[in-house]
Amino acid sequence: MKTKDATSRLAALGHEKRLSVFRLLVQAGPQGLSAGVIGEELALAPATLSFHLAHLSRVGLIAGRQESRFIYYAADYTEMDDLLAFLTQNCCNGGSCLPKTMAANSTAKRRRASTKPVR
Amino acid sequence: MKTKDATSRLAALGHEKRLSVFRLLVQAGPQGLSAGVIGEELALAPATLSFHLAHLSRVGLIAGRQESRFIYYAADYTEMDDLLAFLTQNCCNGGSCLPKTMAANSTAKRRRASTKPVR
DNA sequence: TTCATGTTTCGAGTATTGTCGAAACGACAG
DNA sequence: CTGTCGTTTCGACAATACTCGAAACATGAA
Repeated sequence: MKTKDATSRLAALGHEKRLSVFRLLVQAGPQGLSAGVIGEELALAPATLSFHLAHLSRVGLIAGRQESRFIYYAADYTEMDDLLAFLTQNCCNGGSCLPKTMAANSTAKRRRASTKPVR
Repeated sequence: MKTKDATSRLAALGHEKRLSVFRLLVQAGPQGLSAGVIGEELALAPATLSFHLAHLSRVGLIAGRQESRFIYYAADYTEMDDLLAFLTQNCCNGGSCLPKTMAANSTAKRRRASTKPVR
């Protein structure tokens, strides 16, 4: 069953608009962005955006929370992490592939770690 | 143009059979596997397998090399690395997400590092 | 309650993708 | 050259996915 999850998540990200939405949310942080802002940022028709948000949400990559009249969507970092772990599992029989992925992670926590207090 | 590359790679992996093929190759290491072996392992009709191999190859995730009558396909670890780096770029504004990805990488080189001499 | 605003659902048209039998191709052995 | 084996290409059908206008729904303000 785990393979099916990974497949559907990758398929969800394998679409230009959805990938843009996801990356926007990944970079936006845990507080997320409202549907309207996303649509404006990426120039998507409301119905189309809603379709893609539902798709990403259904596969577990993002989650929405209602706040007054707005719905804020945020990336689910845990699921994203699981997906990357799945892809690199048993990678290369212990060889040293994936240098960039390692580098990116080891330097990830450097600057501005506390400017946005998560809510 | 980089986003388009990532999109097509993710879309390629967002299919159960292709994801299986790719993971098989990722785990097989740089020497790769012949088309026939892959097809046997995953129970795919020749034409179908060829279609998927061509797809993965076209987007740059795998590469094939002819060797006598066989064609060996191998994962392109560099491109895979680029893809993961793209996904985690600017992730979480410097927060500490993605613990598993880090863990998987830092422990990746532990066991059986020299049983398969890469060629 | 009435209205405005943000978002989703419905529906229908268009386009893309996946599957696989059969035929073709390329490399090697005899 | 002929046959065989591993793999790809062709062609056609079936299935799925994408887009977006219009209508519906939900929330909060007046």
